[in-house]
Amino acid sequence: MSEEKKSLNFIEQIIEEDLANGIGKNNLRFRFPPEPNGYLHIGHTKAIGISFGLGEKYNAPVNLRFDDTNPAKEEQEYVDAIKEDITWLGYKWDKELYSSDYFQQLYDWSIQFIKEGKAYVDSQSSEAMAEQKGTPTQPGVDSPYRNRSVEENLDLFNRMKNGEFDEGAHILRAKIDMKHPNMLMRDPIMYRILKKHHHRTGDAWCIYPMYDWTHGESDYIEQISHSLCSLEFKPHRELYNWFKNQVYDYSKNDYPMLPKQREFARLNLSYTIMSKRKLLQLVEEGIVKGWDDPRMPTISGLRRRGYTPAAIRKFVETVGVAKRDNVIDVSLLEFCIREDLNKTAPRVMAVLDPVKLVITNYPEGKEEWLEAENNQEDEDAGFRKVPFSKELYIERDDFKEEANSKYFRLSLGKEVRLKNAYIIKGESVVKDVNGNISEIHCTYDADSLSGTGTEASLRKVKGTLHWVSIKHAKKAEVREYDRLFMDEAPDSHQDIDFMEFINPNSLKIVDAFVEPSLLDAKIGDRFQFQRLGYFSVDKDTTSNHLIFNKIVGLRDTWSKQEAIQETNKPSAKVNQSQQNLPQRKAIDIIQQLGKKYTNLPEDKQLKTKTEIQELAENVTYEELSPLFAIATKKVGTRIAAMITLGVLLNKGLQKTPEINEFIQKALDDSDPLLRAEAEAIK
RNA sequence: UGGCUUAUGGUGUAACUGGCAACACGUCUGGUUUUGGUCCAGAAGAGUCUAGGUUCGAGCCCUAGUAAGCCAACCA
Repeated sequence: MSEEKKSLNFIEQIIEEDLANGIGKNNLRFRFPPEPNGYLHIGHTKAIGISFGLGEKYNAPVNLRFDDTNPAKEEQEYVDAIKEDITWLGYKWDKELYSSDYFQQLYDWSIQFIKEGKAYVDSQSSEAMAEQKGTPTQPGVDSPYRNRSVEENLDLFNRMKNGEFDEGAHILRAKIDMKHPNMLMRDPIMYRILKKHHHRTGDAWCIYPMYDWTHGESDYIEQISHSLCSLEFKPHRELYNWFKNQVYDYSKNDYPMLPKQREFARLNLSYTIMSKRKLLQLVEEGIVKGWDDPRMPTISGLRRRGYTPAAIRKFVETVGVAKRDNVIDVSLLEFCIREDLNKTAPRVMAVLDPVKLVITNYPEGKEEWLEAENNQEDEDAGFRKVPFSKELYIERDDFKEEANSKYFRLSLGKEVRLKNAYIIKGESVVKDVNGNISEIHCTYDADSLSGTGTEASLRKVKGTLHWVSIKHAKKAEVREYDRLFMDEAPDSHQDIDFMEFINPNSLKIVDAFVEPSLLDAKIGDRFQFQRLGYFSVDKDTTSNHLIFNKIVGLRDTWSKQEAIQETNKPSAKVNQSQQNLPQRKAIDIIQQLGKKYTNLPEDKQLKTKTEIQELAENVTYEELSPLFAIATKKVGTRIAAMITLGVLLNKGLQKTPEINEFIQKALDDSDPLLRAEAEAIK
């Protein structure tokens, strides 16, 4: 019954239009065409999500087609990895296909091209051809071989195919137009000689077709209705259509439908890179430990890190599809994985940075197995037992000898609850020779055990801490990851290499203590370490060495608060606090006040004006002058700027030509308020 | 000096044939809470790149600018 109509993205709109024009729902067919020369990454999931998503939406088949026309770079290993990744994401392809399946058909069409004078063999060096090709702003010139006879072309091409020539000796080019404004149309190469072993066709061919000649025709042969790719292929569309129209002439009876290429903006993620080449560099230079290193944006990396397919699919869906360049904030990816895991991950306790806690009034040698809820977000998750004893580990961060009332954790003389256990009170500390805390001593309220329902157990205390019993705790290695790059867009700088931004501290390994129930954890299992974050069991785990990857931390408003308080300390300079803090510059507030100015009732306008005048005392001319260029229709902002300017002039600012121009323009404006303000200071 | 594409809060995406600029993330309040998590309630933040034009009315249509991206591999 929910009539909620979701707005369509531009590709869906095109499809709806085509459907309305009678294309026929059964003729819809999509494809995902990876080149098997590297691992899939989060950027590919967008392309995968679009084409496979469309397949699901319209109940149409989606082919998985490996674009394997370059035997020099492509390998079976990548084919296997790509299939695994797509399957893991939960998508099902209709047919598994390879461009190399069409080599014979492509070859046959090429012969027809040659016979009809639409293609010719060129025998120049690549340098010579590059020169003749011209530049985006200069037209190219014809190759001296452009007008070879059909017979000669046929003979040469046949001998190319038979392996009679070395690589680079000849190529086959389409004959289009060397002066075409689109450089791709300047007699593009269709075939080059490559005496390489192909992962599927072996040594059957020593000429291999180029992308443009192969891709569109593969779409055509498979009768793909909509061929979706990223924006940088937009210029290729013209050539795609040209090739398509030629072969359509030959084969319209076998293949009646003409595919349609459309382009969308690729996904960029802040603080990461997406280029396969650069990702490979990280692997080869040992910056990361492999394609599936949990810091890598590859699908295999995310999988090993502990991301779920559901989270990644949600992410891609949320990101949307459009044509403008974009940079998605990683916080959105993190949100998606937290949202998923919050509902599904069992809660456990683990201490990553331990400090010893002794409960002085708890009986020596006593141990209790306390009831703990596995996941309060999931009623079916059940309960488990966790061991409790006199000596525990808690997080070093969870104790301060003295603390203000904002600190909800343990400090001397204050009470907190130990999760699933008792309320304790900080009593004293033991320090080593360096003054570091080695033990915290506390007392517990024996009647306050969680879940007993006693009055003491129901007492409200400000904080709750996680803990593990020293005697029962198991050691585990925890790998905490930080972003790989320190720059928001590491590969977008012309003059700085992306490697310069590598974060040297992207991996932190800690020895942690975890509750004993985790001994049963299997590789790939995901948990929430309470109050810390989500973690998954890494595949390096062995029977006697448990290893966890930190997937993502819990949302942490406290650490943000703390950071703000830190910079807010009286010692911090007022001036510098203006930069990093919520406190905004006077000019910004003035601008904001200005926006609403014209809508305000008169008395409020007066009040706002005084406010602006006060703020203006702290504004410099350099801050104000950009506002002179503000759009004419932003009258309010101009008024605010005018009022501010008045204050500055009063303080002795000399009029400049820019100022005069700004005032004059206001005097000529249709808005009376603006005119009045300009009049006042002119 | 060319061609193509794009321009909406900090980020991303909407706004059906012109009609109160919406949603998500992020940020900030407050409430609930045995996770400073979750959940709940709320707030701030955009005059839709600029200048003109058409119109009762423009983010959307028209004109001219500006800015950004892509295009010169025997890569895909």
